[in-house]
Amino acid sequence: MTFPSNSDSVSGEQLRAFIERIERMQEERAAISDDIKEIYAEAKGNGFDTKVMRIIVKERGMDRAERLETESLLDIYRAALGMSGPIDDE
Amino acid sequence: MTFPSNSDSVSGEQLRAFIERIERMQEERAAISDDIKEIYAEAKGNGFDTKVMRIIVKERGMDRAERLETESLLDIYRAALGMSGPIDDE
Amino acid sequence: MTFPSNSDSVSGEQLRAFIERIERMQEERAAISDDIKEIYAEAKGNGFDTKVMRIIVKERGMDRAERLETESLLDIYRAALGMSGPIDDE
Amino acid sequence: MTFPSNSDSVSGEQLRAFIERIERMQEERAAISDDIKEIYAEAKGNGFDTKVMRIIVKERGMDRAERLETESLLDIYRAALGMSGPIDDE
DNA sequence: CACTGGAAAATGCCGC
DNA sequence: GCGGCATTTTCCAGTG
Repeated sequence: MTFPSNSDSVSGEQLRAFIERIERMQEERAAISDDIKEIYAEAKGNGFDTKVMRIIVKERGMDRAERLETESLLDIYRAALGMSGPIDDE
Repeated sequence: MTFPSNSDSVSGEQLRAFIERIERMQEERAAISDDIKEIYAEAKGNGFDTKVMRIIVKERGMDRAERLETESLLDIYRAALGMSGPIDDE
Repeated sequence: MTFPSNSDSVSGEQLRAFIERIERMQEERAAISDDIKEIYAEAKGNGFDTKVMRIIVKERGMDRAERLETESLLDIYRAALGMSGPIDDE
Repeated sequence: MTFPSNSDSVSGEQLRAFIERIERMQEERAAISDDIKEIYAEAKGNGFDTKVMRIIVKERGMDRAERLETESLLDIYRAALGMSGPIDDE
């Protein structure tokens, strides 16, 4: 067994090809993640608050439906807990 | 450039630029994730068991990571013992 | 060496005691984390949206100063990006 | 307020109960974290190097985790190969 | 006291 | 559709 021309080795080659393609893509993806971190770092270096920036990015990434859904549920939950208004200045 | 004359928008352009760069990279990253999914799907279509494939990918990744991990643990120990540098003629 | 009554073994005992106390506390802490997860699961089982619940918990956990600070920065950033109003129905 | 008979508040009480349980547990957890800090401080006061102590704690934790980790990795393999149960007389 | 790194939490994904 | 797993993100403690 393990002869070059039998069916096992053929699938083996194919499998290896798939695995390596995946690994390559994963590396690329990780590199991009690093880039994103760098951009945030750069923004921070320019005086921006990255925490707030992340919220903004998330907001923009949500589509309208999602956003409304979450907002209205939040309102309902807040109301149920009596957290409705800004008037809780003890 | 970036006419600062309006105090509100002092860093608005810059902020926008950062945000858009981030969004662009996130899109790229998402695209790659999709590619990875496609590869798995393709492999599945060729009769491979994706579950096993994922294990293999993970294992190879850990093997590679483990080497570095060991190194860095050594570094921690050295640091804790004040042996940071190769020359310990303090 | 390693005689019971020399200074080394005394510190050794003391060190062991410290370490074990720490480990005990860490376990307790982990157990509580698990409990929290369970509560969320239970809430989910009762039809609540845990994602929204987590936002609520976070909001309540923030003190007023923090909350106002974050909110006002968000407004500033949104304004800088022209995300001010709900009137972006393209 | 928060009268049971108001349909809006149907689950308000329940929600409040969940939230408060969570907040309570979070406080307990934070208290334990403080305790851990205190123990380190105490050890430091007794002449121990907390940096080294942390390494030891981490190491012991990893050793323990590693046993379980290996077990669970085995489980994954078994599952992937359809060997889930101890009796494979299918 | 800001930064970095590592732990913990949250989100999304896959398989059942 | 749900539960569990993997990844990603967030947070926090330690460090310089």
